[in-house]
Amino acid sequence: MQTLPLSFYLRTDVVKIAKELLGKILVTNWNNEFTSGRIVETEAYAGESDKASHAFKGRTARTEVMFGEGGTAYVYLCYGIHQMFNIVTGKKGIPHAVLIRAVEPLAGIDNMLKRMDRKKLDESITRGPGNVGKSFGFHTSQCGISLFSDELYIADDGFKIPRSKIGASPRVGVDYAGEHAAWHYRFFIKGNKYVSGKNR
DNA sequence: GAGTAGATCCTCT
DNA sequence: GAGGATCTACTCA
Repeated sequence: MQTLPLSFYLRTDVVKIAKELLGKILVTNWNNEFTSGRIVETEAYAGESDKASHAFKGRTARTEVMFGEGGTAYVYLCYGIHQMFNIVTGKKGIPHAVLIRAVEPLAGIDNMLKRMDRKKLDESITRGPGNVGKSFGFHTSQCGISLFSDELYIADDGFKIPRSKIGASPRVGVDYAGEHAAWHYRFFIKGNKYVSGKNR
């Protein structure tokens, strides 16, 4: 198991990064409450050229983190309820990001259940970006922190996904983005029960 | 099983 | 002051 190097995040091809993040392991360890899971669904947001991205409207206090160097976390509150976790990629000044939409729980499931106020494990616990954010304990106050700390990192355990198992589809919930909503920027592992939506 | 409404709060206009 | 990168529960069939 190896933490992904900074060079992984600094590449400019955010779509490729989103695809390669499938199968990697997301680890959080806030206050020694360890949780980890395998990433099974992602979405690419190509910064300034992408209407669906927050950064498209321009640089604001909220999106400032996305304009920074890759390898940091962008956490955003949606609909007043859901904390969404994004990985900032690209070089400084390029506001590319990858949204983690679903993971498969590996360790620290007790902590996830506690955060979700659930009693037993089922596939809904980390399915969908809002649930990932909650079960992994993300909060908007963690916006901008590094992915190379003891509290938060992405690791590679050598798990490989055959190309035939990777699916692509239009992104979810971004109909307002016009023709950009049709771009196939969502990637997922086919057949994995933790992937959100119907076309698994 | 499918479709719809309500929750809920931070950010930008 | 409006709306959003969503989820859940409830209704109806």
